[in-house]
Formats: sequence, C-alpha cells, structure tokens
Amino acid sequence: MINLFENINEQNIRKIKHFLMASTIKYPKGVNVLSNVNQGDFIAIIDKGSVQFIATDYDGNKSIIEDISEGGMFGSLTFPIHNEEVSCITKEITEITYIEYDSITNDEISKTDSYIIFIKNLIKILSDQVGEKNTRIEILTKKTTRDKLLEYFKSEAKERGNRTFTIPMSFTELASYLSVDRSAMTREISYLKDDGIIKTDGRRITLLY
Amino acid sequence: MINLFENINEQNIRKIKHFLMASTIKYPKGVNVLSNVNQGDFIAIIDKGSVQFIATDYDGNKSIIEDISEGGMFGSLTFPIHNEEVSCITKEITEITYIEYDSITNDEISKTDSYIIFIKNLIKILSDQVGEKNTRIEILTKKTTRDKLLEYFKSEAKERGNRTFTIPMSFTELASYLSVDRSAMTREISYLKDDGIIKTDGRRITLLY
DNA sequence: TAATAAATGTTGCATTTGCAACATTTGACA
DNA sequence: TGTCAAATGTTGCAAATGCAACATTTATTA
Repeated sequence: MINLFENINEQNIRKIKHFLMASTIKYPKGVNVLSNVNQGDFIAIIDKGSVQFIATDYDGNKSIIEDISEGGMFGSLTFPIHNEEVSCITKEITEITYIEYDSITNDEISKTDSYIIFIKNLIKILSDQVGEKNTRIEILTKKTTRDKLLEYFKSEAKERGNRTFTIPMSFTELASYLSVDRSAMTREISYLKDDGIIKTDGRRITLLY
Repeated sequence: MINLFENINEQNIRKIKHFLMASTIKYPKGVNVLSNVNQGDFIAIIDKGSVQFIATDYDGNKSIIEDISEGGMFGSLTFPIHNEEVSCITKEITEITYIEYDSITNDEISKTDSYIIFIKNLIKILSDQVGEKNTRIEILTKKTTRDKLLEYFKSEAKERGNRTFTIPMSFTELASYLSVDRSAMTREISYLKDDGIIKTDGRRITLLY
C-alpha cells in the first residue's frame, strides 16, 4: 500500500498540503472520527494509527466494512449508501489529515511541482482500494464457510507469495470479515485440518495442497 | 454515473485521447474482452454497449463481480486477485477505448486544456466505484437471504428517492448479485409478500413499511 | 501481578439454505 | 410468427450454519 505523498519531498509536501487546505487532527483510541467531520466532500489520510469502519444495523449486528492503517486514506465520496449507522472508530491513538476534495484540482496547485506525482498516487490508491474490494466481494460471494475460508487463504497466500502466512487479524475479526458466525468458522477450520487441507499454529496458516 | 470525458469539448477530447495513446476496439456480443488485452496497466472506457465481469471457480460456479455499462470504465489496476478464472464478457455489441495507465501523468498531457477536468472525472469515477462496492459489501455481509434482499431494496429505494422502483436486472442476475440460490430467493420474496413487507409487480418492487 | 476483558474452542439444536427436479411463462430471433 | 432458449415459480429434502451457552486460554491494564 503506497502513501499519498510517496516520492514527494518534504518541501513540496508542505506546499501541496497548503494548497489543499489540509488540517490535521489527533484522536485518542476508540472514538468515532466521523462524528465531528465538516461538511462537503473530503479525503482523509491516516498519518499515524489506524481506524475501522463498522456498520451497525437495526438489530445491533455489527460488520466491519473496512480496516485502514497508517498511510491509508478514505473519503466522503467512497462512503457506502448507509441505510444504517456507519461509524469510523480509531483502533489506537490516531492522527488524520483532512483535505478538501474540490481543492485537489484548483488552478494554483496544478502548477506546483510534484502535483502530477500526487495525482498519480491518489489514482493508484483508489485503484488499489477497488481491487481490494473486488477481492473481498469474490470471497463473500462464496456460498459456504469452507469456500470463503479457502478463497481468503488462497488470496493471502498469493499476495504473500507463500503457502504459509500469518493472518493479520484475530479469528474473531476474520469471522466478521468473512461475514460468518465465529463459532461455526472455528468448527469449519477444524474440519479443514481433519481433512488435511490446512495446518494451523495459532494465527499461522499453511495451505497443504 | 459520470463519463470520463464529461465537461470536455470534442476538440480537447481528441487531444487528450491522442496523448493518452488511446485505441478503440469494437467487439461483437458474448466475447471475452480480457483475452486479447495488451500487456501493462491500462484503463478501459466503454464507449458503447456493456460488459459483465464473471468469476468461475474450480467447481464451475459463476458469480457476477461487476456490471459495467455505457460510459463506465474498468482497469487492470482494479482487477481482483484471481485464484480463479475472471472473464469480461460483452453483453451486446460493445466499443471499448483503451488508455495506457502511465500516459495519464506524462508531461505533455498535463499542459493540455481540460486536463484537470479529466483528472477530476477519473477520481470521481474511481471514488464512485469504491462507494458502489462498499454498498455491495454491506449487502453481502447480511447473514440471511431476507436481510440481503431488504438491504438491497432499501439501497435502491434510497438511490431512486422512491419506495417503488424497478430492479435494473433479472431476478436470476439479482440472485447472483446477492450470492444466493435463485429458487431460495424466489421463496423468500414470497414470504416477504406474505408478511406484507413488500409488494411486487414483475420487476417493480414497493417497500411497504 | 492481580483482576478484568477479549479471544478462542466446543457442542446441541433449530433454522435457513442450497440443490435438484420440475412446470410454466416470457423473450429473442430466424 | 413459430421455435427455442432463458427466466420465473414451486416444493421436498439434506446439508450448512447461526445461535446460545458454555469452558478455557491469552491479553490488557489498573
């Protein structure tokens, strides 16, 4: 995952941020970032820390929509149509820089050095996000818990280039990511081990075939 | 859904396309577009017609990843990690313009009139795609077929600003979009009608509460 | 480090769902 | 407009899964 200001020197970062009317806010752990966000379209960059987008429906069921860590970004334009409560919770002490969407293409900034690099980074990040979401959709469209797990394991193995890898979250969070019941998922993982398809050691998984 | 060349006049469109080294290909209905695509990252714009991204797994199960119609775009950067066969099938006679990704930020083009508008359109389209995918993920993470249907109906009603609307695809395709068995979905729609939660007339749906 | 919270593992059971196998209707197109 | 393909509707049944209710282990933090 690249950073929005990748390949841009400090001086030009300052200039670009100035034209973008960037403002930085620090948050403690566990607060809802979206609650005090200004009007209008914006892009938010995680300078330090991480956040989690959580949807809560009328029954109180929670699902993780997205997990964003240091260097990542999100924006008002990419929010889902929310029939339900969507909150963006800091997972730790977190620093976020806000940029006004309209300022991305104002006349002054477009003459700034490194502007093209900035634009290219932004396009790359958005493209990567679409790609990640496509991957998750491919996983979620699997009918059975077994197939969801296997599809997820295979995509991780492929990304790491190794049939052995450590999952980057707790099993509780994985169940939420796959949208299956946690205990049923644990049961299915046992079956996968019984059938000799995977091997596990804590969160370390090995695909055996 | 905006067009990549929205708010740009014909002359500037030609200029931009020239710098982008755009090439246009016509396809008949039912062919796999991805089969004869060149190397390197690219962006593809649907000038006329429509395509459908379909993933086929080892069991032959097919799922629609994405449906793109006239004016829409897709790109190599946004493809999912494919453990499986992903194909992009034309749904009708279709004309696609290909753009080289690296040329989007070359020096010459950035001096062209309307370049900023082009960039802003591209960013808007990508953002919208992320938003659409977030919406679908919210739907897919619902546990039951009933909740998936209701979440889908609610998001459609919200988008159209009307509790009565016509679904833009066949029920067969809807089942695929929601990743549920078609016959089980038909059954669940009957239950929803029995319970007085929706009313239907062909593909015309009304949310009653 | 003791106390408390979070994560993990296990199992019975009722419900939901996919699947198969149909009948019927609608739509495409030669 | 007749023919064939696709879409839609229905139902029985076996399999998958959510849910609840636990025990146990691992983290966190006061």
